Amino acid sequence: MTKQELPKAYDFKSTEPRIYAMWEAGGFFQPHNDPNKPGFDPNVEPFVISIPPPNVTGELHLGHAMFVSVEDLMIRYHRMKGYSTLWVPGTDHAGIATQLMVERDLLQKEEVTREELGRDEFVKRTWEWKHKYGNIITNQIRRLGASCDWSRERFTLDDGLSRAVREAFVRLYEKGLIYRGPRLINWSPGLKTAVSDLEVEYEEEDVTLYYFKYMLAGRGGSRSAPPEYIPVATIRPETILGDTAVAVHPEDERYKKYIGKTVIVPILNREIPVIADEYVSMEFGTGALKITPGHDPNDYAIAQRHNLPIISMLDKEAKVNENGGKYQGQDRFEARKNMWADMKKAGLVIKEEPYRTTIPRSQRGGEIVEPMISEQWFVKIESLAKAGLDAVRDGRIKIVPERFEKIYFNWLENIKDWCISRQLWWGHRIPVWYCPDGHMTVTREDPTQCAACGSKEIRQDDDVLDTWFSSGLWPFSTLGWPQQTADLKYFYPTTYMETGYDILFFWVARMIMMGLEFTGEIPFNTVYLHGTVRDQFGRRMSKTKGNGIDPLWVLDGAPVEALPDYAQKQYPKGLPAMGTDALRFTLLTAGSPGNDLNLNLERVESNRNFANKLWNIGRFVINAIDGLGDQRPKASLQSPTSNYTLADSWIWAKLQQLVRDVERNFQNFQYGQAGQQIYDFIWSDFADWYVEIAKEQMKSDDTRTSTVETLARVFDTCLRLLHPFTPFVTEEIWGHLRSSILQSSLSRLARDWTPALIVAKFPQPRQPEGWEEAKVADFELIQEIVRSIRNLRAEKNVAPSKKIPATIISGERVDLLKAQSPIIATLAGLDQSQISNLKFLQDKPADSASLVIGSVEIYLPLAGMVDLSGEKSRLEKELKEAESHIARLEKLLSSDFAGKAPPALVQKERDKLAGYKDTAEKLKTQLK
RNA sequence: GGGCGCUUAGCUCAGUUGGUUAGAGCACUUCUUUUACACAGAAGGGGUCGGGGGUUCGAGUCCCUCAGCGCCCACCA
Repeated sequence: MTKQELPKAYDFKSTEPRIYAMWEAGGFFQPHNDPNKPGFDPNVEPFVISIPPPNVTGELHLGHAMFVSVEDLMIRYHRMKGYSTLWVPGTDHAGIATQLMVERDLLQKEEVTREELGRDEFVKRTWEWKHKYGNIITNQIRRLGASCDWSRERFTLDDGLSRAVREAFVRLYEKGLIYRGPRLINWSPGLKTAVSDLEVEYEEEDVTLYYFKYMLAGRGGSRSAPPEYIPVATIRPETILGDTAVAVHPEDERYKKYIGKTVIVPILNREIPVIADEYVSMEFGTGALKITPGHDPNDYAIAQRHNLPIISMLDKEAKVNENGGKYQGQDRFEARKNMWADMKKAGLVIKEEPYRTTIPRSQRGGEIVEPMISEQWFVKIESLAKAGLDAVRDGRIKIVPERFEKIYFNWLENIKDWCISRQLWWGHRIPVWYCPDGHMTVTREDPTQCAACGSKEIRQDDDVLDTWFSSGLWPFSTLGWPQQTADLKYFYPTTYMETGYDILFFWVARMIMMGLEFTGEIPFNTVYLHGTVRDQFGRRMSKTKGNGIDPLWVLDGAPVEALPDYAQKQYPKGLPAMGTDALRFTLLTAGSPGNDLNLNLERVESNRNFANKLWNIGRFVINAIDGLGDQRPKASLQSPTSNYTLADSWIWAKLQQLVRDVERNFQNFQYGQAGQQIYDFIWSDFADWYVEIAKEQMKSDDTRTSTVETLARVFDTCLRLLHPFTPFVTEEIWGHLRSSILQSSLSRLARDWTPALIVAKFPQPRQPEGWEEAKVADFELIQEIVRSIRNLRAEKNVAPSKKIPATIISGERVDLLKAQSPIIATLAGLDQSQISNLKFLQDKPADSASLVIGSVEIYLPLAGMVDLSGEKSRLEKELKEAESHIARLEKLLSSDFAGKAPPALVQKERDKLAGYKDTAEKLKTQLK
């Protein structure tokens, strides 16, 4: 292979697809220890994540980008650690969402409704849709660098998972944990299906509160006794049609006398009783409550207590039914208007007033949900919930961040039976058959006759199951359950469950309950929850608000007109393409676990710059290696205490500290911290200091090869540490680095390297050896000297290109400074040939500006450039600063701090104080 | 009505067993086309860590309290 010049800028556009293809072709996404393949070793520890399956009709949004970034990070880290790592991908059939989308499409393109098409044809069309568009989302997820094992990809409606759903349903049924019956459920009139409690969202809205009279029955009234009535308030006057009682508080003096009497339902003129129930609040409204058991959960409960009849007055489209008299056929809101008008005419109206209350709306359709009595299937949840609670309480499952455990407990402790039937066509059909006699047959295989009476006239239940029923089985159904497959045996329970906190109840809690119920094991041992990605002002991204950022814009760039308003202002020329790594690194480091993240596009830009920086550091290191030619290492690096330069020792010590910090942060799920630390090390320590010093060290034959070796080894470690965060750019550079090293005289370094970084070994932390602290302190002194000189030069406007002479005086540190003088000279722009010998001087050179750093004095003879009076005030300022430090530290050290703080800490402060005292002394002498 | 989170530099945010001159990115000022990088380098300015109280030798960090913002859960018509 011939060496080719690497371009100045990292080209992520051409690199990313090439690298991804290489990974996939190399089989790196598959677990290295596969139970289905020869040579399987059951003792190798697996690490498994099941992907939160995106909706098969979905398109990539930042929520996907977030979970892919975090999960791929977890996966890549563990893969590099040597675990047999499996990330199971797949998609969800997403009942309502998909059905709606296909319905809309059919209506638009063919002007047919699903009812016109019929169930079988509609389902067929939906499958066609799935086959056509179902891979869009998975391809988009590939673009994010997801290292899923695509050979194990699953779909919630595929044959295997359908069998799992069937098995789960039948088992629950046989155990008596599934029942069917008429209950008050949330009905979505737009979607014409039941929805679960979780699928209803409550929002505060301005409505009208209507006050009216419930006239007492049998009292027409007369001149002596005006007609009596009970005033009642409601926000839904049309539900009067379904009223079966009026309730008052038993202690309410105003209404006590009416208890047991009857009142007349307006317009319908039905008679209903006045009952007493403590639920009614005497303070609120009129203190009297109309009871509509058929359309209100509270009223339903009261009706049960008092054995009241239940009247349904709405049909499936929320139109008034035959129980609504003259209003039959009217929409609920139309009926409300008409009813109220009629009541006005009848003189039954008291007043209307504006009112603010929470209104239940369907999460999907957005229309107001109507509580209705309906025949539905339910899961008896109590025992499942208890098991789910125990698993987290006793620590078998850990939730990160921990505060979500409390939320989880609270929800499960108050959970109600789960309505699992949906009146949809797209989904797992409920495996129950009915015969004309009403017997139910519930079986794993489709029956041909009724299990009870043998009737051949059986008909399957029309309903399908809630989508979350199948997603609840996901961690084990994707591994083959209910069959005891090799995958299930080895990879289950899975390891982490990573997802957004917004589906803790929908999904996570149900997986825990169902996992425990069906497999007898926890489905995963850790739940890690990330936050929601919002726009840079903290607003939820939404299509209607038009403030959403499409991840693909961030990857590929976008024309200005595609962007939301605020971004148009920021990027009048359009959004530049920034690549996957930049987006991933931003999502991983810009926030903290469990908290929402406001995506700042400028931050993505800076991370694109980071990728480019990395690329260029790589070019430098590779050039340095190539530049060695066949020059044999003079003496290989031995130990930091023998032939390392100070800079070598320093960067090595800092790197080892970094590896330890990163490891600790990974263990604590502090990925953002880890990423930030790697970023800082690479940019601020390695590039800004070590690379610059390396240029100097490479000039000398004595240190040339050892410097290149250090560059190569440190950079290699950086790439490994960073790979889970920014997989593409690190893989690309590492490949170049690897081949350069193998062709160089340093080839021994890379001899055991893997073919690709994705499967390279993650750096192992090592304990400090004891020398580190002193070397780091020494190097930091050099840094401080360099910074001080640079600072002075900038202040005095010395041209950067101008090399200036210097005299450095130091007592105790003379050896260190002598050794480091070439580096100080290079970095600070000193004329090396004119650096005075380090020595003890009694007098400072004339016409010099001076710097004092502890015991070190530096004189820069800037004759003609230095204004001496200004010089004096500068030194006075420095003295003042030093003295304020001295005062602060003396106060600190004379307080209880000295006695009570850890001795090492106290000593550190004492040393600092001594340094400042030294500085102050020297400054004072100079000022004289 | 319960519960949770947030409030740190102009903006967006880190800051996990409390450790002493509080960090990053962007923005800002000055300088530099120095042979890895101008998507860069060097130097700098900018914060009484929302208010108040407490614990402690020491508090952005722990406790109490108040305020503002956001979220979740909850059947007051």
